[in-house]
Amino acid sequence: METVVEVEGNEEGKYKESGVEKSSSSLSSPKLGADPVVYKLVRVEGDGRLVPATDDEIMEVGNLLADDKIEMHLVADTGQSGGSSSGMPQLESSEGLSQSENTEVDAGKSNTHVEYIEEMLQKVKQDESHLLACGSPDHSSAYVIVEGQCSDQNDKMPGIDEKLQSEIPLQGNDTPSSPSLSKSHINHSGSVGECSNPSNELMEGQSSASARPFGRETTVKDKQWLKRRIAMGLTNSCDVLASSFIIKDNKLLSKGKEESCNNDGTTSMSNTAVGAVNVECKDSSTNHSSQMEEHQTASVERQRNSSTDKDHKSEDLHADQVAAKRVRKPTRRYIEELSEVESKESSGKSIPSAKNSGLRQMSPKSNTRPVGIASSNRGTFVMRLDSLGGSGVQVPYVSRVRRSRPRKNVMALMEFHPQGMGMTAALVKTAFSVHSSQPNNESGNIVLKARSTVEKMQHPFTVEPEKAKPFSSMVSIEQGQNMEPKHVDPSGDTSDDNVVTVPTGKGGVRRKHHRAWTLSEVMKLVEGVSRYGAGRWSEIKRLAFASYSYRTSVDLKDKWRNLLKASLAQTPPDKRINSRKHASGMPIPAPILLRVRELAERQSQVPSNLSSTSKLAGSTGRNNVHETRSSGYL
DNA sequence: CTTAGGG
DNA sequence: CCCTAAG
Repeated sequence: METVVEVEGNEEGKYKESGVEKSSSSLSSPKLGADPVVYKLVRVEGDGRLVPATDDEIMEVGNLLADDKIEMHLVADTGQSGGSSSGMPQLESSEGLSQSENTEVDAGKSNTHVEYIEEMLQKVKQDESHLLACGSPDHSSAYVIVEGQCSDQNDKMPGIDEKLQSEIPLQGNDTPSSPSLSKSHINHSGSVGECSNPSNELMEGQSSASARPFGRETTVKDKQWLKRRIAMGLTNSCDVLASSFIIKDNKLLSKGKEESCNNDGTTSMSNTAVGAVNVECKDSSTNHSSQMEEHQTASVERQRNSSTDKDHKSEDLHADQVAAKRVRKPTRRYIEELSEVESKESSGKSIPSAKNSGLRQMSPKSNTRPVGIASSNRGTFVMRLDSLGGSGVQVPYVSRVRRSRPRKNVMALMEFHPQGMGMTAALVKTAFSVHSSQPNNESGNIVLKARSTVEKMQHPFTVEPEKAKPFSSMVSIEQGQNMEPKHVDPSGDTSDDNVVTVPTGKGGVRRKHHRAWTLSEVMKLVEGVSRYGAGRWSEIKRLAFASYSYRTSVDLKDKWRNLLKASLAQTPPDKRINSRKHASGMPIPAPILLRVRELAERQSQVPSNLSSTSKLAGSTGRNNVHETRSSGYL
């Protein structure tokens, strides 16, 4: 699993090498640590859950498959990085990787995904049973690797923002600190669903679950299997989904087994789901509706899980069936959506519920028929049943649609032809999404969106020194910065789904998704304006505001305009408006407005002073007259 | 492409 | 927020 993640590293490979040293030398500096962190992060993702691979990653994978050398190379890098950073035994990891490599190749040739999967499942089961029996949380090689990474992260983390820390600790803690503990945690979360550290719990559960089963007893063979799977997944989109799933499944499976042993009834999936739900609930106290949905979803999943578990227990032979079920079972689309909503809410504390509801409604629409959703804690994959393969080839499509503005045309096409891969591909390319082989699968219809998670994941770990890196890194960095203002900008983080396409009369489709501006965003905006001056939106966006990938310079401008308007309106008239605003639930705190006003005034003054042209005043809009007045007041 | 303005 | 015009 880790390997897969690594793939991304290809470009990063350099970073890794250099980064590792840096990290070792200075843990404290976030930036330096960032590179290594990223690397780790990637891995973690792979371990923890399928990370929606970016295009790059996929590409990498493909390359890997094609060339053994490449893979080897990657492996080597990984091992080194891990070793230097964590100081953990890397031999194991390297071995595993190398093996995996071989495995991958084989798999690719043979194309017997199903078989592999079955084997994997069975093995996993066995392993799990083993683990349970042993009950000893020893660290096996594979596991160790993971741990090492985690540990590194932890070490580095301190330097990073609070948020980052909070998130990271989860992974790091569970693994390294105490395996048994993590286990208990998992169970706990599953049954109880603690609210205290939802995200953490989830993370822990996954990582721990995944780590244990794998690491521990997994023999070389197991590793190979895993690798094969991974490879397979990479190779084919369908497989990818499966593979991801499988991976997860493995973890999940293992987890489930544990639980089953412990609690017989509960299933791993259910636990996960529950945890997620809990998290969401915690985050968003506001949304009742969302909670409701979540609960429902959770319950559904639970049922499914339970059934699955039963099957599992009863017959190992049906492993593959089970797997399929599992894959499907995670019908988590809802959860994802919910999470999104939730995140939004949390971030936009004051955001009107109406919006959320609207979003929710919309989301369902976007997914025509979410047959199943597989979701790791962090990432959710939505799968749609393939019309062709009614049997159910589900392809996980992870696309991070940034909403940046994928040509409307594309959107329209997509809407009309969800299956139209070409369009999708283009879009994907733009967005960075991971699409496996589109051409191959006619069957692979499916466009699903998995998005927010990825971004979320990224931000905590990745830190980027400069802008050069891929988009994702930038985002993450920004987010990190953003986070500070309000513990989180969950909203900011990512929910982009709410894309509603409104058909315009002519056939044009307009998609308007409203993304509420969070306080932190506004603050950033204001700061940016104050620093760089209004009008230099691109600059502001890049520097101050870099964090949010959505929010174009235009958006910034618009928002600023609105802010100005608001501030102006507010100030002069006096209290009445103020109170009214407040009542309505103004998201923008007075102080900010004040500041906005001030800034506007100052900026406007500068130009205005030079020449007070009527036009200037008018165009600028905000100012001259008003400002003068306002300034006088001030 | 970025900015500004209108819808 | 989206779209368009202008530099």
